[in-house]
Amino acid sequence: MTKVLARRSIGSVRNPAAEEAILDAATAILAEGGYGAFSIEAVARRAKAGKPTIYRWWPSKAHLLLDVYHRLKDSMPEIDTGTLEGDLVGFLENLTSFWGTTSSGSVFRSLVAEAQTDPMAAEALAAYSDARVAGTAGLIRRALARGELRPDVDAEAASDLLSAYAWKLALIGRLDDPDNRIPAVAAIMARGLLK
Amino acid sequence: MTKVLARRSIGSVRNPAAEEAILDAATAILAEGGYGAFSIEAVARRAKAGKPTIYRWWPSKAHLLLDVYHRLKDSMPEIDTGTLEGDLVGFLENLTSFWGTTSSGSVFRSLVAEAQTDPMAAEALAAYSDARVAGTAGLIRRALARGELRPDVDAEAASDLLSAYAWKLALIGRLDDPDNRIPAVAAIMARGLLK
Amino acid sequence: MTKVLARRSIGSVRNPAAEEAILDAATAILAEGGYGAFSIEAVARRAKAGKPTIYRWWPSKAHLLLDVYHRLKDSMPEIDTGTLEGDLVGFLENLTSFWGTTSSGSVFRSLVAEAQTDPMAAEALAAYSDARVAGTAGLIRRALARGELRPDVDAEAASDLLSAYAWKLALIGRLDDPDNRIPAVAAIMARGLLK
Amino acid sequence: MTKVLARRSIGSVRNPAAEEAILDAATAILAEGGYGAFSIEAVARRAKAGKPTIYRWWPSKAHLLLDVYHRLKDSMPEIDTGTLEGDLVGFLENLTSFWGTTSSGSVFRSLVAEAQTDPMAAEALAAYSDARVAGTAGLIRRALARGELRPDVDAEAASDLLSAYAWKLALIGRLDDPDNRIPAVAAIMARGLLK
DNA sequence: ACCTAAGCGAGACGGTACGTCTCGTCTTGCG
DNA sequence: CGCAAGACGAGACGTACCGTCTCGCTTAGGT
Repeated sequence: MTKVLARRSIGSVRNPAAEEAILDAATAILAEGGYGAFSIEAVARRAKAGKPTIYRWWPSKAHLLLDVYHRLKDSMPEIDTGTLEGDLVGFLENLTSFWGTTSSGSVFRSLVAEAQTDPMAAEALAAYSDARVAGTAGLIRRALARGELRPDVDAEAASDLLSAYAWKLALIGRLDDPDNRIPAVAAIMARGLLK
Repeated sequence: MTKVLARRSIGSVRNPAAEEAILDAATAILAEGGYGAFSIEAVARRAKAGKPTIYRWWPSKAHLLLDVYHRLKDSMPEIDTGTLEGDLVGFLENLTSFWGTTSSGSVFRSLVAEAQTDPMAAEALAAYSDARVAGTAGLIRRALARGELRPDVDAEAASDLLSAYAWKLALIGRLDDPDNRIPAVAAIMARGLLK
Repeated sequence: MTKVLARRSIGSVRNPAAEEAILDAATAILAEGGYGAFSIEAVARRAKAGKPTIYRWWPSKAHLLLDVYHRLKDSMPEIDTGTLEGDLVGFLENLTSFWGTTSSGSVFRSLVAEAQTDPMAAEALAAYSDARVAGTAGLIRRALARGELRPDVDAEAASDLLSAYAWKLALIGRLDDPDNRIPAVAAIMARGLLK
Repeated sequence: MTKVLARRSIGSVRNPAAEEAILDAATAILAEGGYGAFSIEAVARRAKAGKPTIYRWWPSKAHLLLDVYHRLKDSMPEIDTGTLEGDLVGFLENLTSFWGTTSSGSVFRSLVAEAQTDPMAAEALAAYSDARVAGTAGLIRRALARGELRPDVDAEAASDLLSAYAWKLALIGRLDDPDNRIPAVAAIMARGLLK
C-alpha cells in the first residue's frame, strides 16, 4: 500500500479521491453494520473525511445512499433465457442473489428505511422504482414481441409486480431463504401472461 | 378547576390506563409525523408517562410498533366478492385504502423501517407477514374449493405475491395514487391462477 | 483510588458528583490551557460527562466560568495592615499573587474574554466588579473611620481604580512581573486619599 | 451592465486595494457585531477576498486586529488643558468617548479578548500598552516641568494607572455610563500627584 | 518580447466545537 | 412494586470556522 500523505484539497474543485473514499466507507459500513450503523459521523470517521465535506456534496443521508446504490447496481447482469418463465425466475434469482451476496442488499434496505423518514428519499426511491420497472418491462416486451403473450398484457404492471416480490423478500430478510416461493411466483405470473 | 389528577401506580400490577395512554400517544405520533417523529421520548412526553414505564412493557420500539399495529388492524374488513379477480382487486383496494386513510399505513411503514435496523423487528415483521399470507391464502383456497382454479395452484405463493404489491405501494408512498396498477396486477394474477 | 463505577443518575435530581466533576474539569482545563483550551466539549470529555448534562445546568460558557471562579475566590484572604498604603499595596499584591499562583487568574482572564463576546457574561462581569468594588471599599472606609483620610473621599471610586490596575496587570499577562508598578501606584493613591 | 470587475492581482506585489478592502471589512464587522462576529471567514466574505490573501499578510487574527486598531487610533486628539486635573479628566473622557463613539472600542475590546487566547496577541497588547503608557506619561511630565508635582512622582506608574481605569470601563461595557467615576478618579490621582 | 515569480479570487479539504436531540439506564418519592 | 419525573453518559445531528492546499488568472520585472 502506497498511502503516504493524508488527502488534501486539490484546489477549488471537488476531490475525486475524497468522493471515492466517502462512498467506499459508506458502502463498507452498510455492508458490515446495516442501516443502524450508517451515520454521517461514522462515514466521516472511516473515510477520514470531515463532516462538512460529506454535507457539501450529499445534502442528506438519502443522497449518499442513492450514490452508493447506483455505484453498486452497475454490476448486475441482464437476463435473457429465451423463455418467459425462465426470464421471470432468472430475474428474481438474479436480483435476490445480487442483493444477498453483495452489499447492495443492505444499501437497498437502508434506502427503503430512509424513505420512510425522509420525503426526498421517498421520492428518489419512487423514481428509482419507476426506472427499474421501465427497464424490466423490456423483459416482458421481448416475450410479447416473440408472440408468446396475450396482446393486452400490461408490461409495466407485470414488471412492477415482479419487483415487488423481490422487495418483500429483501425487506423481511429472506433473500437467502431456500424456501422462498420464487418458482411458484414465477409460474403464476408466467401463466397469467402467456397466451 | 377540576384538573384531573395525574395517573398513578395502581399497586404492583400493570396499569391499563397507562398502557392505553402510551399506545394512543404512539398511534397519534405516527399518524401525525410518521416514523421520523416516532421516538420513545416523544411518546412518553405525549402520554405523560415515564420512559421506564414504556421500556418496562415494550423492550424496544419494534414491540411498541407491533402493539400499535395490531390494535389498528382489527378494523380491517374481510373480502368475499364471489369471484377470484374481484377478490384480488378487492383485497388490494381494501388494504391500500385501509393503509392510506387510517394511521395504520404510517405504522406499517414504520415497522418495515424499524425492521431494517432492529433484527427483532425484522423477525416480527416476517412472522407478521407469514400470518397474513396464511390468512389471505384462504381467499385463494375458497376459489380453489369452488373449482375455479388449477389444482396445482400454490395458495401461499399467490397470497405472498399479492401482498408484496401492496407493500411496495405503501413503501414508495403511492397508496393513494389513482394511477396504481391494481387492476392490471389483479388481472395478471387471476389469469395465472384460473383454469 | 477507589473509583469503580461510572457516575450515574441518582434519580430525578441533580447529581452533586457530576457537578463537582464538571467544575473540577473546567478548572483544570483553564489552569492548563487557558481560555483557548476551554470548550464545553473538552470539559465534558475530561469530566466524563455528557454535554447535555453541562448545558442543563450551565446554559452558557459564561455561567460555567462564573461558577468556577466563585468556587476559587473563596480562598482569597482579607487584608488589614493598619495603614492605608500598606492596605493598598497588600490588596494589589494579594490579588495579583492569588491570580498568578492559583488557576483563578486564568479563570478571571477567560471571564473577561468571554464578556467581550457574550452580553450575559458582560453583565455578570460588571455585576461581579460592582460587588468587589463595594467589598474593597471597606478597606478605604476603615481608614476613613480612623480619621486618616480627607472626609470627601469617594471610597467606591478609589476601590474601582485600585482593582482596575490589577485587572490591567492580569490582562496583559504581567501578574508575575517583578517590575510592576504596584508600590508606585499605591503611593500615588495613598497620597491622593490621605489628609 | 457595467459590473465593476473584481479585484485582481496586480502582479507579484501586494495589492493595496485588497489590503484596504480587508481592513475596511474587518473594521465594519467589529463595529457591527463585535468580537463574536469577527472571523477570518467573515472578513474574507465581506471583503470579497480569498482567505489565503488574508493569511498571507496577517498571520493571525491578532495581527489583523492590531492593524485595524492602529488605523483608527490616529484620529484621537491630544489633550492639554493647562492643569493636571483637567488633563486627567480630559484624557479619560477623550479616550472613553473615542472608544464609545467610534468602532475603536469594539476593536480594543476584541484585542484584549484575543490576547487571552493568543500569546502573540498578549505580547502585542502589552507592547501597545507600554507605548501608550510612555505617550501619556508626557502629560504627567508636562505638569512636572511646570513644577506642579512632587518631584518624586513616577510618571509611568501614574500613566499606567490612569489608562487601567479606562480599560476597565471599556471591558465591562460602561464607556457610556454617565455614572462612571471619572471625576472622582481624576481627583484622587491629582491629589496624589500634586505637591 | 518572452518568462518566471508572486499576488489574487475562489473554494475544497480534514478538523474541532457548537448547541440540540434521542437513546436506554438509573434512582427517587409517592401511592 | 408500579408509576411519573427527570438526571445521567453517550453519541449523532447539521453548521460554522479554523488554517492549509491547489487551481487558473493576472501583471510586473528581469532577461
